[in-house]
Amino acid sequence: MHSDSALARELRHHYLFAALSDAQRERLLASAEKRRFLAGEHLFGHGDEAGRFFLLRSGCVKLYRLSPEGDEKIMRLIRPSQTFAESILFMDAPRYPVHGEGVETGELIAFERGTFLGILQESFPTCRAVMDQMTRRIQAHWDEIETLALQNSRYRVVHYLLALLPSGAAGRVAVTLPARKMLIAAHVAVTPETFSRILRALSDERLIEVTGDEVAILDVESLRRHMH
Amino acid sequence: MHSDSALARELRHHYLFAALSDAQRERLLASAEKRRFLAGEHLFGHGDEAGRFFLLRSGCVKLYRLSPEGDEKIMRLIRPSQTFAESILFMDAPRYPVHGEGVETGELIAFERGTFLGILQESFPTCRAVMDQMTRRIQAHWDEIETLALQNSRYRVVHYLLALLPSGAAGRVAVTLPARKMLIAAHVAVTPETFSRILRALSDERLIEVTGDEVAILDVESLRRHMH
DNA sequence: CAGGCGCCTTGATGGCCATCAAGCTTGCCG
DNA sequence: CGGCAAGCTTGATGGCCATCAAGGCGCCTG
Repeated sequence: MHSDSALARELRHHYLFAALSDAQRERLLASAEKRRFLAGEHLFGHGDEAGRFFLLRSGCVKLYRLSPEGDEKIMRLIRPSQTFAESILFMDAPRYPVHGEGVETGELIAFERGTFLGILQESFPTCRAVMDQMTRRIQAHWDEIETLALQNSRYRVVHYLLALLPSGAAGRVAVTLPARKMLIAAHVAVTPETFSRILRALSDERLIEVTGDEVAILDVESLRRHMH
Repeated sequence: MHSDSALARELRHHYLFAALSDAQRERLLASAEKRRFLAGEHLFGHGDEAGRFFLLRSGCVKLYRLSPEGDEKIMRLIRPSQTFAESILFMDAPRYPVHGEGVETGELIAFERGTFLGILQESFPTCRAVMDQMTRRIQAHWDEIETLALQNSRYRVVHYLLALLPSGAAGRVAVTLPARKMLIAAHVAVTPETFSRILRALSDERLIEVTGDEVAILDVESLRRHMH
């Protein structure tokens, strides 16, 4: 990929790449590819051999798995400036652990695994950043496992809404759902029907107000209390 | 802790410590503590400040979380020679993300976070081992999230049984449940009653035979097919 | 050996939520 | 404007599984 100073600047502010020297960043970008993709476009498949990991610059991507019966569970919804599939970095025989598919047309950068590994070897702060990132991911997974295992679907939906808020939000807050309701439903592991019914029930109880993909939380505290 | 050559030998074969020099291993052990604990003993609490991570040498430990209503979800059951709570290594303000409690009386080694971090900084192969380990953990989580989200309880139990087998097992195989059935039930997120009923149903279908904590899988292939 | 306490099992009941099946809204395009 | 398609909503039904309740079994202790 030829150089792109806007991108170089963006990388300098991304936790994974912040600690790189200019030369290292240059080397990484030289081996990277810029790719445009469409909504609905297949990016990679679960089990495919993996030589690259990604940074999303625009649009939206879903990472998901399929059950033997064909049901889809969305593991992550990726938004611009998030990286994904970094976990292939350290596998012996790297293969993508999920399917990746475009949800909204956009652009991503595909970094080469080997090049980044070489840079890691030279740079402990970057190692540290990667490990920090993986730790956060692990924490998030534990939260999700806990939520899936312990809680009913209403709790999961409320939990999801509250997670959209900036930390420290209180009183009345409005949020925009980051994707179509179907996708969010799949992410919190309920059917679209149930998702719709839960939003309606919360509205009837005057905890939220829904207008299209805008959700106004009338009072964060009482919503938090009414979880189950 | 004063030196213990059996332990030093054990560390040399543990993926997290295999790449350390003798001097590094010595330094780590000098700052480590050996601790005995009892079944039912509280080891650390969710949210406690965390300065150490652990290697289990004998006995059994459960890592779990509690819902607001007090329901317990077991995140991991730790067996001898497994490490746990390594994820506190890279947190800014390290706190244990789960409760830890003894299940069977045993002994563990408590390593100092700071000492190990210092060693990591000197040793890329060890960084690599840690990252590899974290990657595996992340994969395991994704599998678990998928299982919890997509599958019914019968599937989860069968999945758990199959995961106990050495890879490549076929035909008739016997396994010993690694803990009391109650604990395993909590781990796969079903009630003890349901767990019991599922084992009975599988027995009635002549897929397994259960005797106490011994489970004989009559035919691995057909069990795999009969998952749902 | 009797009693008690966990753990496991089995049965009966009910609630949550997936599924199936219509309608409804919105946006797109001829 | 009309028509279609996709997403969302609402209703009816049924199945899975948690819950409550009771009984059995092994193990420990007095």
